[in-house]
Amino acid sequence: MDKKTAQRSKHVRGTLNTSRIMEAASELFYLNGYQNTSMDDVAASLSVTKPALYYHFKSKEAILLACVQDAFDRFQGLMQAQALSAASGRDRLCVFLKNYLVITTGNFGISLVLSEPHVLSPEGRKLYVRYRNSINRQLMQILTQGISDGSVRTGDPTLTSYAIFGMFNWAAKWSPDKPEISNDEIFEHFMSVILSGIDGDTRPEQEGPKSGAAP
Amino acid sequence: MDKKTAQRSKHVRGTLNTSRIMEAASELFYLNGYQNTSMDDVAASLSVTKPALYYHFKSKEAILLACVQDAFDRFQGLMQAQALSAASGRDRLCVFLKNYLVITTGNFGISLVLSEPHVLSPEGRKLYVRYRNSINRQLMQILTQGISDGSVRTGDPTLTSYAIFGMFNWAAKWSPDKPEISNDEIFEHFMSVILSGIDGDTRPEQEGPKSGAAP
DNA sequence: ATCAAAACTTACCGATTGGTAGAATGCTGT
DNA sequence: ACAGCATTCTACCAATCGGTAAGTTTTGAT
Repeated sequence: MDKKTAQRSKHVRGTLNTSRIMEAASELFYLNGYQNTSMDDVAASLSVTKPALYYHFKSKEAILLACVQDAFDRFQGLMQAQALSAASGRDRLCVFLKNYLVITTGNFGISLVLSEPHVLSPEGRKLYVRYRNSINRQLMQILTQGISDGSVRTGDPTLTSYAIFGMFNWAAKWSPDKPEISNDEIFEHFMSVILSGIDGDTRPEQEGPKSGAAP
Repeated sequence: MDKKTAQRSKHVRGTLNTSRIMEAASELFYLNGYQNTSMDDVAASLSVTKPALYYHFKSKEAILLACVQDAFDRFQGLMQAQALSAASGRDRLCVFLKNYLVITTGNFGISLVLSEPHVLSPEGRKLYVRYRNSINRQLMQILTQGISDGSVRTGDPTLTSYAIFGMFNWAAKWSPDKPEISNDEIFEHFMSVILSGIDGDTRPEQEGPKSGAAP
């Protein structure tokens, strides 16, 4: 019945399939960028040759879009796993951003965040923009709800969403280079900035010892 | 004879020179991305042929780096034009970010912000990273001063600088697609988020007339 | 064992593109 | 007019890369 046939060489712990190709490709995409990663690179990292990839994917772009879709689906899965429709906008924002950070700092997530629409075909771009717009709309809706229920205080939710996405999308870019900074640290700090700001003259009751902030 | 005299932004219509090449190239870079812009594209947009560009620049990368350097120099010029060493960290932060936004949403600035180190040669990457690090250090220093003088309240200035750069660098990316949003709007809104945050439950005593009664 | 489909390889194509050689044209001072 | 340099053009190369054709090996059902 089941034959794992692990008599292959190398660290190949399985047969070639779409998942393994996506993992290898996304790893290279996030290390070197999509355009700087050739199909030969992907193939070599899997110890196969290029046409083997084309047996499983019809194009290089198809691999990228599969990664995008996978990251998007995982994100939606995380969001649905935490049904918080009754919570305040601000609390939903926290959950949303936590999930967003988890996804976008993962390997597949970088494809979802950092793909340049320029490099995609018209159809691919359409799909990509659809995913991004869906996520954008969710954040907008959360912010709008927060404004309604009073848990969020901001002017234009559109500009606010841009500011928030900027912080987190950029984090997806540098976080691979800063493994010493954990996702939890990033999340806590960014949420603090987003929620409380950094102005030192307005002092909310968050008074603490002025201990040297260990620069 | 002239090795560093390239900062004249005169748009002499008619004669080809380094400035006009940089303008045309950066326009295409920010529209289509560096890698998706061929030297033939740049040449065509100037109604010349490719070798004409290579008479003025030794490589495609040299054009990009010239744009980066120009944007950096303009930024430094703006900063020095407003000597605020006596001001509080928070006020210097405002000036810094205003100037940063002006530069990075300009044509040349996009090269300074969005260039991917992958695409650069080792020497080019070194130069690019030096410019970026210089700017990063300035923001870090401003934040640190703000923490010292009490005008800024934040934990790790490094993470805070990442958050801030994320917002603004990302803005450089989408702002060309949203011409209806002015730089002033972006600046005011982002500064509001950075300084005050968006939490509706904590009421900083910034004389806010009660907005949205709490449930 | 047999055979067909699945999975993968070798070898190649065609288009793009950064960059160059060398000829042609323009410009400037004398 | 002419020398001589500056500038731009025509024509081309070499490398890269996405993708394919066609053949070969592996797998699995019968």
